[in-house]
Amino acid sequence: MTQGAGTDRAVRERSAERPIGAAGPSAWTAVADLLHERGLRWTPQRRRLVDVLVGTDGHVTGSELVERCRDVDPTTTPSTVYRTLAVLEDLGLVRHHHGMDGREEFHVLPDEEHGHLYCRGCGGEWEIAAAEAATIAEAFHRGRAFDVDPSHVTIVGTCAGCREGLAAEPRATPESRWSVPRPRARTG
Amino acid sequence: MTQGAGTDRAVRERSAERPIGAAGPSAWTAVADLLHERGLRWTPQRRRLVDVLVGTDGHVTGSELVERCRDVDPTTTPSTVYRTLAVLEDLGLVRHHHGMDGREEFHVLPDEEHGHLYCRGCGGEWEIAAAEAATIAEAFHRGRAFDVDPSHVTIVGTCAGCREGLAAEPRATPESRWSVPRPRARTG
DNA sequence: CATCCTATCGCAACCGCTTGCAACAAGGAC
DNA sequence: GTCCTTGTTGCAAGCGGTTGCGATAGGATG
Repeated sequence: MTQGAGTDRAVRERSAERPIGAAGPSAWTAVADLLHERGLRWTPQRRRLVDVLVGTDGHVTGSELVERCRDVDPTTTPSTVYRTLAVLEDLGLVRHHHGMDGREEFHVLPDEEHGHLYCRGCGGEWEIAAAEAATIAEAFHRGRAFDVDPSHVTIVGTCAGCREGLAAEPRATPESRWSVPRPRARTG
Repeated sequence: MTQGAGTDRAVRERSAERPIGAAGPSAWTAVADLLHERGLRWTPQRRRLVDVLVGTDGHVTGSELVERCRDVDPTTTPSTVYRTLAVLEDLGLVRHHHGMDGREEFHVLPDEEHGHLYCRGCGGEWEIAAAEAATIAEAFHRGRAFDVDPSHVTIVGTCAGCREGLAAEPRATPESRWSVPRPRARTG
C-alpha cells in the first residue's frame, strides 16, 4: 500500500533533476520518460494535463485543473484528470494537500517542499518554508519518534492584519459556517 | 441591549461550565438554554443529534453522525445534521477539522483543544496536546505574528512503528492514491 | 387556546471527487 | 505493418457534503 523505500526515493531524485515546472514542452519528454520507466503510458490526456500544469504557478484546486483541461479539450473527463494527478504525484511531480475547506489543492513540485499557513480571517495563504517546517518536524521526531511530512503541514489561524481587524469588528456573522472563509468562488 | 448579559461571551463560558459530553440527558437542558439565549430553537432533530453526540467519544466523521442519527430516526436528513453541527460548533459545543482524506471529523468539545497527528502508514491518529501545539504556535507567533489555532493543527507523517515496517516492505502498489490510507471503512 | 414571526426542516439538485467496468489504445514483440 | 498484453479512458453511479427554497413548526405573545 504505502511507498516502499527504494523505488520511491529513486523517483524523487530523478524528478528533482528535471522539474516539470522549469522547461516548456521539453518537460514532456521528461515526464514521458518517467512514465515509461515505470511501464506507464504517455497518452494525449496526460500530455494535456501536464501542459496545463506547466502553465500553472502556485496552487490550483482539482476542479480548476479539470476546467483548464476542458478549455483545451472540452471532452476532458474529471476521473481521468484526478487519476492522472494521482500518477503524477506518485512520480513526485506534483503535490496535493487539503485546503481549509477540505478541497484538494495541487501544485507543481517546487524547488523545495513546504507546508501551508492559512488565515481564517482573510483567507490568505502562505507557504511554510522547509526550514521552518523542519523545526516542527524535529520537535515531533524527538518527542514522539514521528517523521513529519513537511509538505503536509497545514497551520490555520489568524494573521497579524486580521487579528487587529477582528478585534475591532463586533462579531462574525453567525452563519459563517465553521467560521472559516467559504469555498472560493469557481473561477470559471 | 436590554440586559447586559453579553450574549456571545456568556455563551462560550457557559459551554465550558457544562460540557455536553459530561452529563447524560441533563446536557439537553444546557444546550437548550444555549440555543434559547441566542434566539435559536430546540427541535427534536437537534435533540437527536445532541443525543448521539453525548454518546460519542473521540472523533466521528460527519457521515457517521448522520448514520447514527438514522439509527435512531430513519427519516433523518443529512442537511439537517450538518446544519445543526454548524450551529453546535458556533456555540462552541463541537469542533470539526479535516482528516487526511479531506473528510470532516467532529468531536465533542474536549477538556482542552488539541491538534491531530496522522500516520500515513497505519492510518493511526493521535492527539496533539495543547501544550505541545503551543510550541508550534509560539514559533509562528514570533516569526510571523501569526496566531495559530491549535485545534486546527494537523500533522501528517510516519510513526515510529511504520517507519521500520516500511523500510522492510518491498514496494507499494502504484494505485495507492496519494500514498495515504483510504477512507476508513464505515463503522456501521 | 389562537396568532404570528421566523428559525428550521426536508427535498432536490448540485459540487468535488472516487470507483467499477467495459471498451480502447499505447507500445513492445514479431 | 500486425498482433497482443495491459495500462488508460470515459461513462455512469455513488459518496460526502452544501445550498436554495417552499413548507413546517417552535415558542413568545395576547
